[in-house]
Amino acid sequence: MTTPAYQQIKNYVLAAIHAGEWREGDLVPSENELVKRFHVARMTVNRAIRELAAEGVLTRSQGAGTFVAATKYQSTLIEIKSIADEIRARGHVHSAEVLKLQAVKADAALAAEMGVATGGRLFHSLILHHENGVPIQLEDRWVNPALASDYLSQDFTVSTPNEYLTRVAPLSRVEYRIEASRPDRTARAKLAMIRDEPCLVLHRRTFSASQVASMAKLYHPAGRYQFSGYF
Amino acid sequence: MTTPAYQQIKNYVLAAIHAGEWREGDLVPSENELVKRFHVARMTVNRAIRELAAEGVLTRSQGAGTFVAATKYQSTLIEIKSIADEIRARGHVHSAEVLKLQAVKADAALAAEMGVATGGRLFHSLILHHENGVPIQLEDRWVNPALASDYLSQDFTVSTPNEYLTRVAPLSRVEYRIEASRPDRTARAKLAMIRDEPCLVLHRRTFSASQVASMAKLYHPAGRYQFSGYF
DNA sequence: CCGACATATTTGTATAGACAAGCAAGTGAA
DNA sequence: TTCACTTGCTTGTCTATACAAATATGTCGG
Repeated sequence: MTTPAYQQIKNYVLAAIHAGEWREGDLVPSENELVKRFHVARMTVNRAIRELAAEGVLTRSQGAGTFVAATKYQSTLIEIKSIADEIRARGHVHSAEVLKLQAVKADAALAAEMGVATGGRLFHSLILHHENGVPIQLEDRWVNPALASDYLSQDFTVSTPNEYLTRVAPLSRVEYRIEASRPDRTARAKLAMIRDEPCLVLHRRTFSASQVASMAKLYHPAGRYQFSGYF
Repeated sequence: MTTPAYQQIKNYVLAAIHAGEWREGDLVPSENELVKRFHVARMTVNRAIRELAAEGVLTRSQGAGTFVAATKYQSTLIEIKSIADEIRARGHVHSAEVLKLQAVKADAALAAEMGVATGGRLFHSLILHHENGVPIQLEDRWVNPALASDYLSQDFTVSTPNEYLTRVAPLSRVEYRIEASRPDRTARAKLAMIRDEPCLVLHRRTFSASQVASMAKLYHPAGRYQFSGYF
């Protein structure tokens, strides 16, 4: 099986950049130059270079030429999947325990964060997630009833609030915050945390159609859970 | 200014999906069908559909057809920028204090993580980063001398190890892990942490040309630092 | 020296055609 | 019925050409 010509050109360019032969900001050979070098049609070169530009490897400027793109802003991208998916991906068993699932009146602070009136109705759930029977995440969540009216009648031992909410209220914006904190008494007890063990907390606020759909605090015992990955 | 034909086709497809007209898994009209509908050449349709497939909107199968892709994996992407950039972006003053900068012999555990021989030479630096004079990050870093031979002669009060390393050893792979932990005595003292305050730690291991280039542990006081963002 | 203009280069888009390769459904034989 | 084969549709790749649009450069006149 032969690799397509456009892919060979992409590989050639990537190799030259990776080897340091062409550095950031350098002018890359023009399409016509590569046409001569590889003995292919210009459209083939165009596809290769255009795809590399779309992938962020190169930048192009009509009339000027193609350049090696500035190395991606020195940053680490971290992907956080839903806890149930993550546990299943590890081949382990996910189970959930619904500790609370009720309507509450919003106090001032909560109302402000959720974008509702003080004293307004909110749904509140507290769910403990287990991995192979071991508690791994305590999910403390408030939901805007306007966007998920039948939240209270869901069975969250079967599908997670996350899955339900993304189905009924497609999210348009997400705010998140990761912090380390000391757990409150409930969290420490439910998560069976040892003395003085800190907590890794993910705050997540999701918007649907420019309203706050849901706000969640996800507590994890430091010893049993980290966010990790690679790229 | 007219929008290109291929872009119009992309918009048409995206609109149909967004409107719920075509749902997840549905068969999308074939290229020849779209050629008739838009009165363009097949290559033009091909480009539009191929780009949407590359973007993850559609999936294609030679011989079978083109389908609406499964909805994006429910996940949160978190971007972590370098501490100096982040502080400067807030309009604050970043300053660094070099606490250690020396060559050390690798013990077994360190050697394994860095991919060198036990007892081999490694560079070690310990740098305290301040935001407006307040300690905000303790950077504990090991560096492979083979990839950054003049690491010890750098002035890290001027540019960060991060900046130096990405310049001399273009990174090919990154592994990361975020965890909450209790700080050791040095970290607690240097970061001026209050009693029992937990630590938010980012572990980061970078590879260059399939060798480990550097490994860092970045300690942050929980009360003064969180990873946050939105999308 | 400097600005206006012409010119060459480069990328951006589009066409019409061609052949290959993979899949699915229909067809026919055992 | 079941299996093998054919046929048609679909995507995957590539070509050669064409014109448009943006940029850079050189030239010439003032």
